[in-house]
Amino acid sequence: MTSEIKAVALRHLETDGANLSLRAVARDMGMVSSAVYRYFASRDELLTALILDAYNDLGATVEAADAAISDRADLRGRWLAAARAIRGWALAKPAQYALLFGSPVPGYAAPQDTIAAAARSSLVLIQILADGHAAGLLTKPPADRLRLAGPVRADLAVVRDQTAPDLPEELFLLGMTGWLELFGTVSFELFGQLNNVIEARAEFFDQQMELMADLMGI
Amino acid sequence: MTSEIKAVALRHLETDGANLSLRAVARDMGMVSSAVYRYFASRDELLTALILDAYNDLGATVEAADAAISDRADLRGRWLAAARAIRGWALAKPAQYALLFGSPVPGYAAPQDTIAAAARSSLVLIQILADGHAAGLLTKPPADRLRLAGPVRADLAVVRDQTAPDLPEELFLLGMTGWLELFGTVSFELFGQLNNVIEARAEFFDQQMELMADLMGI
DNA sequence: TGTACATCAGTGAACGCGCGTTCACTGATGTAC
DNA sequence: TGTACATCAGTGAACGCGCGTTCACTGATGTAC
Repeated sequence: MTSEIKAVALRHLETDGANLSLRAVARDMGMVSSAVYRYFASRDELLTALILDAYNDLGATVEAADAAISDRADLRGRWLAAARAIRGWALAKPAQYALLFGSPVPGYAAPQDTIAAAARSSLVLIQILADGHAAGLLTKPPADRLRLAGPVRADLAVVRDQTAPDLPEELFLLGMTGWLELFGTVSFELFGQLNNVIEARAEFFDQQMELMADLMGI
Repeated sequence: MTSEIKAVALRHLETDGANLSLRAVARDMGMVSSAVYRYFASRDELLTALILDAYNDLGATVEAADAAISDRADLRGRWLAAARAIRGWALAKPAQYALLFGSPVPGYAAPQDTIAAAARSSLVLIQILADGHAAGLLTKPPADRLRLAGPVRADLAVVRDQTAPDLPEELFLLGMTGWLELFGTVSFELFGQLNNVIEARAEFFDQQMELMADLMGI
């Protein structure tokens, strides 16, 4: 069964880092290595499947965390829930996180299929901002504070048109700031950059996310 | 010569990603693989040397960028110069960047020696904030806006005592925010997360760094 | 109810390759007397 | 000035290992008539 192979492969990523070995996976399943080729045409195809699964797993986790906040007008609560869900997912599944957000796997090129899945989790934040904007809940409207460079505005407008047509570009910029800071923090924690610096990891993360909520005006 | 080996190893990291092969390095130098052992006791020792060099190279680059701003009271200019230097270094030496800030190399544990070198570049930002604080140049003093959680304050106080004793913890928190956002942005760009989203990379980066300058009050 | 055949999951051997590390060695260069 | 010796960079073969992928195959299960 292909899903069992993926499960074993994930366990291997967990322990061996990004070096996924088809033979090791087969060995762990009590199979001969060539048997795996009945389910995946190559190692790269297995990797792609794992990446897709990981993106969707992360996306579903973030969506569930957001959905669990019953007061939909509690933008900050929804943002904090989503952010904590991302960090929790990353800590629980560090290999998957590294697969998605760490250094690219040597010799592997992600196919187009992964793009939609990759965007899934970020749509949660966009929806939070869109809800807040539509309901007039955003404090300090950002348009006044920001002078957006033309090319940046154009890039953000493209994303905007595909996702939340009513949201001003300025809010997309602030949303990206929060998003980038979130992943910067999680990556630093997971990849060891916070070692010997920050011990109170969860509290530090919350503090950063509160600050980002302030910045986004939610 | 050990420095030539390191140079060749870097070229290999550049093309093959994190999988550094001692044999391939030797081959490229027209040596037999065992000859490398005269200079490095093991592959891990070579990796450690590369990591140390990379941290110091990055640190020197950032220090030089900051030092090039003659008006030392131009905090924002110094921050932007340092930030751009980091992004420029990352784009010029993506393999080294991935080595330092990407997924950990499987089976490799960084020794203590790397800690001091790792901190070097961040000291530039701390110095910018310390200069601004000492000269009373910081706008909107952050202490009023932030409620720091106890454990986080304690962690930051430790760093503070080792680096800039007069700087309040709140400024360290904001500095970390900027730092994390910076590396989050660079990592997203380098690791492909901005593909199909942001095309105007340099402008986008500048925009984010300006926003972080606002946040830090410089 | 029983036979013939197709499907299909998995086997086992092999190909050609690369890896880190060890070990005894060669042969050039430098130093001491 | 010439010999004897030590140093040292680099060699080449070998160890034991793992890898992705291919290919002809076995043998159980299901389907058709």
